[in-house]
Amino acid sequence: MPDPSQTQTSQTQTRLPLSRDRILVAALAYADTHGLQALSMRKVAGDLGVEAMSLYNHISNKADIIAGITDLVAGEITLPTPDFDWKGEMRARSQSAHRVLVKHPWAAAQFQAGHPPGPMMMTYLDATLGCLMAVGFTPAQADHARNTIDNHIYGYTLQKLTRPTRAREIARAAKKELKSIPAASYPHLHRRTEELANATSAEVDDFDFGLTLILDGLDALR
Amino acid sequence: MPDPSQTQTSQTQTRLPLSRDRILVAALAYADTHGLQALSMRKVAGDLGVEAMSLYNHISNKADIIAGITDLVAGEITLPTPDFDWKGEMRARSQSAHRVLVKHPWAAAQFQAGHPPGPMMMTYLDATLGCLMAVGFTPAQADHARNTIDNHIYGYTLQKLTRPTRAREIARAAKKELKSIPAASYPHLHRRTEELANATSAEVDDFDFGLTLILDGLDALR
DNA sequence: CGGCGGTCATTTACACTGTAAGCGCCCGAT
DNA sequence: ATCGGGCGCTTACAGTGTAAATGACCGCCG
Repeated sequence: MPDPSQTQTSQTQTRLPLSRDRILVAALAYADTHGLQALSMRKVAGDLGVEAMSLYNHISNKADIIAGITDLVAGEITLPTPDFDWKGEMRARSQSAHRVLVKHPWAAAQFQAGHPPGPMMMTYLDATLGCLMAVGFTPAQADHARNTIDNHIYGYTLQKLTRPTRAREIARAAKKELKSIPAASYPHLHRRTEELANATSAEVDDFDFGLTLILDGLDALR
Repeated sequence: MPDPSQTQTSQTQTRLPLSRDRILVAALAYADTHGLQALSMRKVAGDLGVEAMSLYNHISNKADIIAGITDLVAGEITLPTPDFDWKGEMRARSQSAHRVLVKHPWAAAQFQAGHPPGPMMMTYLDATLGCLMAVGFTPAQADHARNTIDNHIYGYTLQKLTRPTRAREIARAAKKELKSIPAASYPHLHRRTEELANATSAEVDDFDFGLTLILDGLDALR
């Protein structure tokens, strides 16, 4: 170890103090690059140049960290605003949420895990309800509508996260899977996979497919 | 330890040999009662009266166990059959899936995790595709339709698993939550929660709400 | 200026996780 | 009779979350 006095001064100068926010930012970055299951107290602490137990002076436990970074992610979604074109608002909001959840691949599962929502998530919920209620939906209808839309967003995002996205790769993956899908046992699944293996261009976007379905259905109920 | 010879004979008589199936059954039971996050090799082994490492003679690792029990759950869902009343088939299949996933509360998240499907899951997928294609949907349409429906099932089930189900309890929970939802910051969310706190009877079932939406939308596309 | 209390990083420790490596028993085949 | 392999066990290790106690620093108050 070098001269202690120098180390001290350089520390007090360079190393800014730990804080809940700094911990959450580091944890968020770690989860994004290594996955949530790889996130551990010691790893986050390491990235901050600190020992694991030091984190407990600012956060209460690991669940607290996960709740914190999940709410940070919720804060990245652009909020819908009351507007006559509520479908457009919902579509924009859905695509924003989808983009954000792809950027933080571990987050969609957390959104669905059912833990109590943080403040960011609550403003996101509130804005969505407000947008729907402004165009005539009852609170209950708005609630159900939001649930249905969100389920679609989360489900679609989760499934897209594990499959290749470019047409080229989809075809290659499908060819590989085809060997483990005997046509005798799974005729329809086999046929569909064959189709995917030979597809050259990306098909109609599934996301808008289901979303339009839901929005149009909601429109009729209003 | 008692007389070894007696112990041996009683063991060879009473204790049936370990097997992949016995392990999966024990693991499934454990996950159902204690949750998937509490499932560990030692716990499962303990329930079988055996040491943890013995399991590895029949399964390759913990992920293998989880994949196995997940596929067991998939096998419990009643399959749809090709029928003119495809909406009825889809509705029945959805409700069966929902019931099964409530019985195994950890499973819905696994279904959505995107791991390669086991044989039971694949016959489930194949039957669904078959039912849809039999009434005129193209393979791609059937695929998208199934995805949209399943997202709804999983999402709805996951959310129902964390909230109280009886109207009485919903109201009580809503009253408690109300304190952490200041009307100033979250007016619409607050209003909706208020409504829930005063609701006496269960509302229209959200599940059928969204499902009908989707099925009707699909019908128009066919 | 002296010391005192509070803040906060650290050290040590414990119970628990998945699983690699190797031991030894028993059983069935040669 | 012996050998080989299947299979349960023991031991071991690296890693997990976190409780408890230690100690360095800082600003405040006398």
